[in-house]
Formats: sequence, C-alpha cells, structure tokens
Amino acid sequence: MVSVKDVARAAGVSLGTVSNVLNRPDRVSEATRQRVEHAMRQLGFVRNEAARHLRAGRSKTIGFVVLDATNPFFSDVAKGAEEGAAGEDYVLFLCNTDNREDRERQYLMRLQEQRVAGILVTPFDADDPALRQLTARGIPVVCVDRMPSKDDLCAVAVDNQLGGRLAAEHLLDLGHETIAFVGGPHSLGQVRERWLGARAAMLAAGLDETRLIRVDTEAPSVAGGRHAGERLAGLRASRRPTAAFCANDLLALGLLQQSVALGFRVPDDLAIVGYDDIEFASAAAVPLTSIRQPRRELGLTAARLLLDEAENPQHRHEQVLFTPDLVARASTRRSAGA
Amino acid sequence: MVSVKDVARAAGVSLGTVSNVLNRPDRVSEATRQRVEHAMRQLGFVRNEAARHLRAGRSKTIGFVVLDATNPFFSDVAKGAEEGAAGEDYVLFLCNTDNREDRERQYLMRLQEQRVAGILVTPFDADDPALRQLTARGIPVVCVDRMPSKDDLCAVAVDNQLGGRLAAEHLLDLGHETIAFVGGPHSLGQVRERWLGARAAMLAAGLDETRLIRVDTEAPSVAGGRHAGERLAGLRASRRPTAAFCANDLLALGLLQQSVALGFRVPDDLAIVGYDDIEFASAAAVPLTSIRQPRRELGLTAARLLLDEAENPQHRHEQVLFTPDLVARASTRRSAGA
DNA sequence: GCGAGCTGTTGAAACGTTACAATCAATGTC
DNA sequence: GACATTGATTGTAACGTTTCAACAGCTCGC
Repeated sequence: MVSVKDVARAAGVSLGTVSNVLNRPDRVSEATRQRVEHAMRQLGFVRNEAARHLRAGRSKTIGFVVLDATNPFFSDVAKGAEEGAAGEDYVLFLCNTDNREDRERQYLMRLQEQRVAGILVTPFDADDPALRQLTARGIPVVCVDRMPSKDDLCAVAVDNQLGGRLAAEHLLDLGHETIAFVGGPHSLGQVRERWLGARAAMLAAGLDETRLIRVDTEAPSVAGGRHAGERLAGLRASRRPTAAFCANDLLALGLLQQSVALGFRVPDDLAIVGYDDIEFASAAAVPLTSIRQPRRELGLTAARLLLDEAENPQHRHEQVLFTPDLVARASTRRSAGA
Repeated sequence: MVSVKDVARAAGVSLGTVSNVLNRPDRVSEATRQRVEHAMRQLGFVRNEAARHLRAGRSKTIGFVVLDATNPFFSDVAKGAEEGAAGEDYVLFLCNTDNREDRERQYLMRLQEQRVAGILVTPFDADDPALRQLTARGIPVVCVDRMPSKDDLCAVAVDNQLGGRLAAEHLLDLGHETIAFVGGPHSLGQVRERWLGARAAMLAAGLDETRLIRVDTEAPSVAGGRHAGERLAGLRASRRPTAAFCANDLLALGLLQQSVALGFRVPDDLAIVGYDDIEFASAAAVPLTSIRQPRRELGLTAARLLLDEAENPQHRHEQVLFTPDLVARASTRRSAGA
C-alpha cells in the first residue's frame, strides 16, 4: 500500500507538503501541487481513512441501523436519509438488524468502534439506556420511526397511534364491527402503538375492545401475513372478523394473497387496511387501502437533525412528529351489495 | 473518549496488558483479566477501530455496493450476503448507488479509504478497469449479478440471456408474435443481456427481430414501467404488441398498474412477464409471471467467494453462473377465448 | 541595507492501537 | 543451591495521517 511518505519521496517534497496538497491546497504553490498530484496518480495513492481519522478525530460516515432493509418502507426512508447526508458530503452505511435485538447491539457496537459521525437507528426500544450512552459518549443519535418517552434524544417519527385510529375509524365508518388486528411481534413499538390507536377508535365508537381481535404474527413480513390469513380462515364464520387492519403493508399483502387463495373475496368477505403505503400497495391484486407516511421526508429530517447534532455545538434535541393519512383504495371499497 | 491507556491506569496495569486482554486473553492471569475487564466496563471503553486497524492492517468490514437498495431483488441478495458474512464475524455495510455511476465511484473510493476487507459490487460495467485496480491493490472484489468478460475477477451471476430467452419463449409458446421489451437504461448490462436473450428466442422462432419492440425506460423502476404503459397504450392497435417482457419486476408492476388503469385487460389485451420474481410479484393485481433468480444463494455465494479471496492466500478467482427459471402465473395465462 | 511581512515548505509530535522483545517472578530440575 | 523453564507483565516501536511551530527565501518600504 502506498502512503503519503511514498508520494512525498516520488515528488521530491516533504511529507507535510503532501498533506497540505490533500487538505489545504491553497497553501501550496501551483507547481509543487501539480507535481504531488501527478505522483499520487502515478502511484495510485488512496488516503488511509483509518489513519486520517485516528489523527483527525471524526469521520464523515454515518450509520443507519434499520429493522428490515428488505421492507420498502425502510429502504425509502434510508434513501431520504442518504440524500440528506450526501448533500453535506457524508456517506451513509446501511445496517440491517433483521428484527433481531442482538444484531442491533452488534451493529451499534461496530459503528461506535468505527467512530462514525453519528447513528440513525430504528431501535427496538427507544428508551434503551444504551442509546443514551452513545450520546453521552459524544456520538449523535437520532431515533427514526420511534419516539422516546423523554426528550433526551433527537427523534423523527410518524404518529402511530393516530395512524391506527385512522385505519380503525375508516373500517368502522364502513360498518365493520369486528376487526382483526394483524401484527407482531408486539414487542415492536410500531405494532403496539398502531394497535393502541385502533383500540382507542373502537372504544370511542362505543364498541367493546374484544371486538378488536389480535392476530399476532412472528414477524411483520409477507409470510407473517399469509400465516395470519390461514388463522383467520380457520375461525368459525360467526366469529370471523369482516375486516383486518395490518400493522404494515407486507403483512397486508400476505394476508390478501392468502385470503384470495383460500377463496375469500376482498373487500366483500374481508376488508383490508395496510400501513406504510409502500409502492407495491397500490399495485396489489386488490389495491390496498393503507396509511401513508412521509417516508422520504422522515429520512431527510433524520439526517438533518443528526448532522446538526454532529456539527453544531449549540444543538438542541428536537423531536419531530409527522402526521400520517389514509389512502382509500379497493381493498376497503364498500361492496356493491352493502 | 477513553483509551486503552485510561483503562490501564484505572486497572493499575500496563497498556500492553490491556491489549493482551483484548487480543490474547489466554496469556493473562484470571485475576488481572477480571480487573481490566471491570475497568473497561466502568469507563465505557470502546475499541477504536481506526487505530486498531491502522496498526493491524485490515478490518472485518465488507461493503456491498448495489444499484438500487429499494429494489427487493437487491435487498434480498444483500440479506444473503450478510448472512454469509456474519457467519465469519464480518459486518456488511450496504451502499446504494441509485443507478448513478458517479455514486458508484464515490462509494468505491470511500470503501477503499476505509480499507475494507473486501467489496461486493454490482457494477455498471463489469469490465471497468477500476475494479481490477482494486484487486491489484489487494482489495478483494466480487462482481455480483454481472459477469465480466474475462475471468480475472470473482463473480456471481445468473444467466441473463437464458432468462431473457425463457421469457420470450414462454410468450411465443402462447402464440404472441409481437412482443414489447420494456427496460432501460440499456447501458445496464442486466437489461441489455435479457434483451439479447429475448431477441435470440425471436430469431430462433423464425420471427423478424423487429417484432421485438424496444420500449426504453429511464430507470428500471415502477415509475419507468408506468411510463412505458402510457407509451404502449399510445400505439395504434394494429401495431401494438400483445405481450410485454419487462427487464425486472418493478417495471412489470408499473406496466401492469398503468395498463389496467387505462382499461387494458391483462393478460387478454396484454400479457406481461417480469424478471426477478420478487415477493411482490405474486401478490400483484394480476399475479405476475416472472423469471426467478436464486437471490439469497447469489448473496451467500458472493460472500463466500469474497471471504475466501480475503483470507485464503491460494485463492483462485471463480465465476459462478446460476440458472434462472420461469414461474408462470396469471399475467400470461392463456385467455379463455384463445 | 535592514527588519517586517509574506509565501512555501519542512520536521516532529501526536492520535490509539497492536506486536514483540525484554524483563521479572515463580516454579521445577538436577 | 544454581540454572533452566515457564508464565505474566511491561515498554517501545511501529502503523499513516494531520497539525503546527519553525524556518527559509522573497519582496517591500524606509
């Protein structure tokens, strides 16, 4: 590997000059600059980030730890964040925890070891003291898609309870009185809060909360949705909900697919509401009604907050809550006969 | 930030001992080990990867540079790669170039600067000399989903020409004689090769190659597919193809959505074949016929090759070509009247 | 013709870790 | 009891940058 020393020797200058060419080109004469740059190209010099960074203290890298990189919701948020980071010359590395808490810990540790400029994270638990430790150690952290209960951390999220309420109210308006809530694991805050919102809507409508039937899934994935579809189909017709609210669109798509496969008509036999409004929701077999979240903006704002915390000494923690809205499509259309 | 020196002072040992606890715990007595570890926890010590790595030479990080992290195909491949990497205690950072060549260059440079253990990349151009430079400089590189023309690089891909041929043959078998090829930009190897495969099938069937109508898109995305749908709909009925083969499922889903919106029936007015068989293909409005690729295996194999190149001194470059297959679904079902 | 003020350049000291030779203490061997 | 052997610990020299005080030539102004 070629180092500044090699470049310096080749260009016949001191090592300090090479560094100046790299970092303060205005301080070095045109002629030597050319000579040094030529030597760099000649030798194929590539800055050693580890050394640079060891000396300089901090890197221009940020990490984004997501629950599930294969979920289009997260990849869209990540894209927004990347956009925000790239504008300030930062680079974003995406880390996929695959809904596993141990992986989250592992990635957070690795990112710390790398002394990244900051970390965006969709944590299992937004109140996890480990996250506070990070900020205490000087690593900016922004919670994405989760809102901590105290305001001691920057956070960007969308109002999940409101989203849950919107979904349930929509179904109630259509006359449904028994609704399945498909989601899980319940340890995921997003799932829990959306459920709480739906429950609140039921209660507000004067319905007993047992009319919101919890169908827990192992993971908020398409497979989880399919499985839920089987379980719903197995219920006696009299006890079967006429509508389902799914904690995300992957679940909704799986549920839809399985329901159709088992001969149910959507929305006539089962109305379905998803969550996230991913690009594929509108292209589904029956276009999905879903709760839309401002994905790109979520990412952009998160990146903005993170960079502010990283660069602005008088940064103050900020918590931004976006508002979701419902997009009605065929999966909850009032059936012709109703 | 707390360093080994601080830990050493707190534990009342020399700095070398702390390093031993970290790297060769067997060489240090139980008692001191405990003491040192306690001090580490106490002070919240986190290894500085930059320093460690500056000294030790190489890191346990690998980078995966993908064309589009929001495309489920790539995120599934990445998941496979991550799995393979995690098994060997490596960590994978995902980098999204968003189909832009400048971003690819930028990320490759950053990863080099970080002296990653290796790079997985889906390059614009698998024959790019820049990739050879990387390996020449000692950074293992594995081409993913692209096959270089020479065997001077490890590579893992799926036979795109075969895939294209399978798709076209399927449509020809169903009696279609004018077929649209929806894809772009044509500078993407995957697009070009799938097109070549389809073209070969047309010629083999004795049809003129003008019967394969190229509908170029700006990007291989859902939006690109929608746009293609508009363009197809604008053609005079007599010249309009009766089937479309899309270079990936995103395009196919967009095309499907737009076609249905404009009143065309799928497959009766327009049969559609996609590519990749992403999870959402089967859940589409009309379940998509698609070319299936072994995504997870692609990622796993890529990681395996990369780690071999990184760790095994007598590594030999290997090129693995997987075989795709066609999954027939409703979007190409022979219509009732046919 | 001399000091002040530039501009470019240099050399050495740090950054936090690891590896390795050197040291020290204790144990075992004859 | 002298000496080798082992085991635990230490000090020091790297690794490749950046930073910064110091320095060498210059040009100016008086």
